Amino acid sequence: MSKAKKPEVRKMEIIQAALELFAQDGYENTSVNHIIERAGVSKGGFYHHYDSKAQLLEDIARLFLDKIAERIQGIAEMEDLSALEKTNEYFRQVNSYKEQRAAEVSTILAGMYSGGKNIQLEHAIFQYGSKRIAPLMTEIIRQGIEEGEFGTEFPEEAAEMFVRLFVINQNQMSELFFQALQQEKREEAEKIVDVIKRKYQFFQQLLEDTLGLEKGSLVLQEVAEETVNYLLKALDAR
Amino acid sequence: MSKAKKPEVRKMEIIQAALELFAQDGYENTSVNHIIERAGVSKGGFYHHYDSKAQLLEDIARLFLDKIAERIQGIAEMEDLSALEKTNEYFRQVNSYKEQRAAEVSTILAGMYSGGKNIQLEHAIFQYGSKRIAPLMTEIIRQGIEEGEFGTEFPEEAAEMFVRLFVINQNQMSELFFQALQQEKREEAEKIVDVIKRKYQFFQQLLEDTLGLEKGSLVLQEVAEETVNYLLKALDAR
DNA sequence: TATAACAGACCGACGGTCGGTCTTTATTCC
DNA sequence: GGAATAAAGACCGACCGTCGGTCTGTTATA
Repeated sequence: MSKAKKPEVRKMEIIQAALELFAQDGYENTSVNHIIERAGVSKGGFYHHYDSKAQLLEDIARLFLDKIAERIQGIAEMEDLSALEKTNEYFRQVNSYKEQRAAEVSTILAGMYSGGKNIQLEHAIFQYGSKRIAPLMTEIIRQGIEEGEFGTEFPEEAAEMFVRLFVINQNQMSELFFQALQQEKREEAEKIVDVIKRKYQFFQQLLEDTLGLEKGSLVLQEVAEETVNYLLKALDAR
Repeated sequence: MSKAKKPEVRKMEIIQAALELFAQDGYENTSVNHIIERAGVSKGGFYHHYDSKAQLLEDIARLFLDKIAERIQGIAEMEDLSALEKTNEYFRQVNSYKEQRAAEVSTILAGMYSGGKNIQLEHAIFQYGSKRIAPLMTEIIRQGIEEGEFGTEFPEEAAEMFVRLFVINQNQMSELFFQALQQEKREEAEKIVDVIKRKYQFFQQLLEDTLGLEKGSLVLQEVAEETVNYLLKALDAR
């Protein structure tokens, strides 16, 4: 019998186990019994910390997004940056974070979105993201409008759409990334790399339109290149 | 014991029952037992026609979208219309269809999306919509580019995004529509009406940007007005 | 010693299966 | 052509394993 642990520790063990299983089988196909087996905790233990399986999902979404929100908060408070510089700084930070942690989370993230098997998680993330991130983005957009670089009559709507598009993009890219790694023929994998590049271009334009920015203002292209380089390296290393 | 029926008839009975229950309780909270009870068919009967509950969902999505696809197909084949005219014609048709059928389906549709309780249905609709509708839209966009009115380097991506945005818009509007009807105070309801108008404006701009159209090219504003008028009438009639 | 952290037997409901029955349609024989 | 028969398909409902969640009891910690 395992001894009692601090709630945060146990919760993290449960979350870790759940994440791995969600990535493998999806939220729906992962039972609470599987989760507790992997986490090494009993039914009673699980339901002592969580009221329901759905609440665990919320907790996971919050965990992800609170980190991101902190970063954005930090960027938003840099008073010597323009709104556009803040936005681009955010893109760079998210990417460097992903690259740092790639080894530990890439497979999880990749599995997370592959095959559209995790709509619930996706939805939870967007839901909480709208609440947590959209308001921060709204402020940045407002600043950008004052500075004259952003141009939209609908800051709130644009911010929400920004979050939405970001999540969609993230999911699509993760899925393509994973697909590329699955390909046996190098040729096929590189076709997918081209699709990734193309999608990034499209998303950059769409985000610029959404925020009313000049074409080429955002640095998503940089991000795309780094992602592609990382993917190509991974393909070589196979 | 009820006599044997043609598969299409039974399937429609099952779909009808399922739709009503999905609208009321959401997909997840609706059990197969409830569906078969309402449809007046046995467990074995249900699983004779459908391999799983999920397959029923796919069937429902297909039913919805095939109708829409036929309409778009019809519009796409009108050779004397420009791509922009085709797009706007589509908006008008969808709206007139919704108004015609409003009495029978409005409450169902409204309940369907309210509270985000039907992500599965939403996902199924987008999934099948991408396959069925996006290709048709891609062709219209290509035509528009040739004619010089549309301006995007990414016709396929734009088409897919168009479908995506359309579904999102539809869901948001249905939810707001429902919310407005729920309000007790007229004042509160009219606030929501303003939100609806605002969202429509935003979506029009975003769709125009996505397709690379001139501002004000799309007639979503017309659609918005009709929707709002219909809603106001419904509020008066309470 | 009170309380938080667990354990695990247990519950009703769930999605899905299975052996079998009844209805409809196709085929055969006269 | 019409009755007899066989094959096909629609349908039934008891049943199964598993699910998310509850409950009562035990152990550790402050």
